[in-house]
Amino acid sequence: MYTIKDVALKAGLSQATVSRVINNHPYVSEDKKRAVQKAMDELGFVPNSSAQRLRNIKTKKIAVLISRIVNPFFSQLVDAMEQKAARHGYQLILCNTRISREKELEYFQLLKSKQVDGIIMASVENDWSVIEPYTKYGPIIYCNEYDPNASVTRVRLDQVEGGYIGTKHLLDKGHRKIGYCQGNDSSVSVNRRKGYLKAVTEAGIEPNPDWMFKNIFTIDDGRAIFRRIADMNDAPTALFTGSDEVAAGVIKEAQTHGWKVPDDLAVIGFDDQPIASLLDPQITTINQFTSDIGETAMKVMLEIVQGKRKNNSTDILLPIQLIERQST
Amino acid sequence: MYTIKDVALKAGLSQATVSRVINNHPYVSEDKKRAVQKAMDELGFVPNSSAQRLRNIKTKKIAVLISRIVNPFFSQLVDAMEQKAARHGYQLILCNTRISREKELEYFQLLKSKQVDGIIMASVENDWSVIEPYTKYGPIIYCNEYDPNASVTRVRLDQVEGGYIGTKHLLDKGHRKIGYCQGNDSSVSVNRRKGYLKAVTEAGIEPNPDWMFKNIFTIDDGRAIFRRIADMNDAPTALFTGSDEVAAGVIKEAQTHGWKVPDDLAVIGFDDQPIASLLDPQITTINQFTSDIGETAMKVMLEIVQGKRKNNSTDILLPIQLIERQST
DNA sequence: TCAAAGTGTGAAAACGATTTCATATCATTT
DNA sequence: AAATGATATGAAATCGTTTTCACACTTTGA
Repeated sequence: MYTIKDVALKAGLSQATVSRVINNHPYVSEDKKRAVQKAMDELGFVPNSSAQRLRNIKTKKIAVLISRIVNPFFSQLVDAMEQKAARHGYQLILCNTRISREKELEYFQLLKSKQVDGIIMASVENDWSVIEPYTKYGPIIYCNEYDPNASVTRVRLDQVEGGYIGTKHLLDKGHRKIGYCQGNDSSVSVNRRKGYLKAVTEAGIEPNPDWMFKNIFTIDDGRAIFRRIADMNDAPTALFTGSDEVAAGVIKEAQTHGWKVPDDLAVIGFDDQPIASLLDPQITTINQFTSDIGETAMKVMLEIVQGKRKNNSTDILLPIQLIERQST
Repeated sequence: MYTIKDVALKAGLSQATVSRVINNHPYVSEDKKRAVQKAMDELGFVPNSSAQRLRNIKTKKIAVLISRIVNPFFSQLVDAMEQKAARHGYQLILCNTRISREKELEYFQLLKSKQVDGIIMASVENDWSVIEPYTKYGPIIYCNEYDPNASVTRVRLDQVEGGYIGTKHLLDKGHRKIGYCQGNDSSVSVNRRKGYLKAVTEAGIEPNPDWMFKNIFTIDDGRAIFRRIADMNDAPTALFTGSDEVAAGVIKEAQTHGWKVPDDLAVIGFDDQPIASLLDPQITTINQFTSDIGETAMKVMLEIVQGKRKNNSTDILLPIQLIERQST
């Protein structure tokens, strides 16, 4: 393992000059520059990044907090972020919080101990009040999910609009009895429900609390929801699910019970994941342009760490789009 | 940002003593230990990890090279690795090579510049001969994929067995005309094909080169393969696909052409991904216990970086299992 | 012609931790 | 009572960079 000292010795110059060459500082003559370069190449020298960081403060690493990478939405998001980061010479540290407040908090130590330059929160477990103290150690931004009290940049979608256009679509199809599934009470869910309620209220419909389901996440949860619906005396004729997985579960279970989709029950998903176009019928869904969100969030973060942008309370909203297929 | 000096000052002790407390060294009296702890808590002190690393050499970070995180196999693998790493206080650096030799090589600089303690290669683009020189900077192991010339630990599955039992299953179902899809010529593919050939040869069948397809990766590739099969005068009656995505594509396209699966064409997948049990018919597949691979690979890597295990030429083989469903 | 500004270089001080070495105290053993 | 070993602490060296400061040499400008 060679150090800058070895290079300096070999080139017959000082460490300072070698360092200047490495960092492209002005005021180094061409011939010395070449000599240093030659010495570095011959030794196969690579600067020790811990030492660099100790001086620089910059780590060229960004931590990304997500709940679970196996969720296709998150893997696509992370994929886009990694690509963007790599293009700018940054590495991405993957932090699966597994929906644990404690784990999420642990990851903030990365910022405090200067192991990363910034944190992108693509899932949120703790309230802003507990996260806020960490902002003095480096920039933190939200991506997709967010805490409304936070005073930092939020790259996200207009989920109110998402809930609205999805529900509107079902109304336009003539449905008056529209059920609604959501996950936990995250910002995304809350806003999406606002959009749903706005659409039905506008249509002069009183939302039926029996048709509002909470904590629905997986394919199996979707299956269970169908069975609950099938058992109702007064069942909804359409269902807004908030995820393609849940939609898939509902549809599959409906079919095994002999229901026809969309005739007996119309179902709309969310995310436009691969599964949405594979199922029979293909699932009507709402496209989130996941890669755009990831790329934009990373872009914003890099601008912030490079001092080109302020991390103040700003919403960066990205578009969403309804994709009509056969399940509605 | 407080340093160890501030803590020492506040506690009225030396930096050395503070450092000893941080690192749980023996020979520190209980009262001083408490005093240091108190000072650290009051200041909210967290050691600067760059400085620690500069002395220690250890970074507590492992790089994981994969081709693309959006591939569900990889996201599950990475998920398991991250979980294992986090439990031992290690972070995981995600490196998407995007099937690029150059990108893969760039990531090895992480090892050279001491940014990670080791590298797990879960995809391989470069030959071992070009990777080998990096081994002097830190441990490199293979996971799932591998270069047969490599002299390091390989955590993987017996893919020969995988190809064999899958093909055997089709033979047992009475098929004599069995097609075979593979991706690129990776170690996994090569071994799996060996198993396929072993099974058919044992059954006294001459493999038909027209039914051997290469570079088949995606759902759409699967669709295309079906169309090629449908156009054949002498078409196979069964197909070993090597991935659930490809299997799904083949099956969907077969159905749109009015073929019955498995009656007109039996299809077997690989990986047991969620989609395998969602499609109609559900896909017969081979389970790779992906999480086990990831966990084991990380476990082995941590043992190596902690000096508890030698990184010599060893194969750690994990079990595989046929899951019979309705597509065969 | 001489000061000011621009260019090029190296010695040494930082960055923030860990570790070595030296030393001091205390408890045991002979 | 003296020698030994275990425990406890601090000063200073160290890790490998970057940066400041000081100095020297050139060029420019009035």
